[in-house]
Amino acid sequence: MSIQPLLEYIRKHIDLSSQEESILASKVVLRKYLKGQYIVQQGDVCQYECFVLSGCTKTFYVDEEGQEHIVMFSIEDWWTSDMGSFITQTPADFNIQCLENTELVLFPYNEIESLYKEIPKLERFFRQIIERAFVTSQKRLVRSFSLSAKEQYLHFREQYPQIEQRIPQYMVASYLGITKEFLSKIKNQLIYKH
Amino acid sequence: MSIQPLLEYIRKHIDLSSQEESILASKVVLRKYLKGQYIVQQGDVCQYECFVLSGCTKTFYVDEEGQEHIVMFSIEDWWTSDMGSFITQTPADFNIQCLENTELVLFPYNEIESLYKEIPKLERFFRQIIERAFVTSQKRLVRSFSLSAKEQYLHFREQYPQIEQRIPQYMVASYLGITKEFLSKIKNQLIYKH
DNA sequence: GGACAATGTTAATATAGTTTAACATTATTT
DNA sequence: AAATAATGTTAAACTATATTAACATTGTCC
Repeated sequence: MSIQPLLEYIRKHIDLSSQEESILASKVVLRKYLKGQYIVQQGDVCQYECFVLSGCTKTFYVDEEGQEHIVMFSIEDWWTSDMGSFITQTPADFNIQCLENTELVLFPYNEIESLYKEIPKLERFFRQIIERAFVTSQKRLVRSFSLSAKEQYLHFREQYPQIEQRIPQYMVASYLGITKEFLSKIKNQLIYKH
Repeated sequence: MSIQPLLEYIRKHIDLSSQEESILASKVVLRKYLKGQYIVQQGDVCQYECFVLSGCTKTFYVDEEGQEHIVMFSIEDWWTSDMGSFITQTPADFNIQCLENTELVLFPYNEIESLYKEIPKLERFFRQIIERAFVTSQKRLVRSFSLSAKEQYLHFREQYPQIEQRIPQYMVASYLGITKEFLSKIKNQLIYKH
């Protein structure tokens, strides 16, 4: 277990000297979570930005009626956190839970400012990461407005085939914002109506 | 017409020397648009990140059925652009059109890299702006999943009273992802069923 | 291998929101 | 002030999706 995959990921955006890589390594935390463990809990302050080395997580919230809504999944080479909570250090809206045993690189809130100071290039790196996350979020919003549930499911299946195979169907339904019964109906339609 | 409001806005995030402010001023473009004019058109490459000095814009896309969907409004002290198009320099998904005569500060794509180079602090500034935009977008997604149309309308009205007064009701409906007829019904319910 | 929990399916009924279409009101232009 | 365009309302019929509830299948653990 090493931060190597993170360094390779970073290299796609910026060049770090080996000294800078050491600084980075000294400020981040490598941590293993078991299936079922929570990385963040709704109501707590989110202490980390997390890079997923291996495993799979779901980010979800529980509404007033106790319904669970999945906001995103994260697998290898993705990021996860409750960014709203992290940047303002206020209680999180979301839970992040491991769906498999999961290895993370944690960027602690207390270290990240000094990281930016010592390696200003990281501002650029994170800017680029977040730009993309924002665009992804906007595109999802657009889909939720203009596509039917069936079309959204087909898009999900096409875009994230690796994820669909790793998680139960009712979580896909929750991610799509529909009930598991309706997703079941949709899949049935897809099978029998050519 | 000056970039003063932009400089004040930036000061909330980072400190710029007056020399840096001059560099910035030399790279951005001040531009006036008339009501109805397009800042970006779906299919074109988005050339600017725009800061709104005055006026009001809508960002929308037209789906395959020719339906218009409004993604966001921007007023004084807000940003607008098709970020997906801007950062990848590929055709825009969105149109941005002025709903009033509008004054903008444009950050051209060709200048922004050299701006980052000459004023690295701006990486930090934009990182922070985009972090907030991302969080806003995520929260909207959450609302669209867990709130009814009526609740979403009430939230909009509460959060953006300045905007509601400036735009026709059918655009509010489009922003909320419902028909104008249904919004009319909702408003009627709110009046008579206190 | 049996038992219990987790996940998935089916079908009847209910509901939030859409569609259509006709009409009402308000702004804008001449 | 009249004419036209833009915006807003109402109501009936319709549709996509939710809810409920019963049952089926699969996975996990003793």
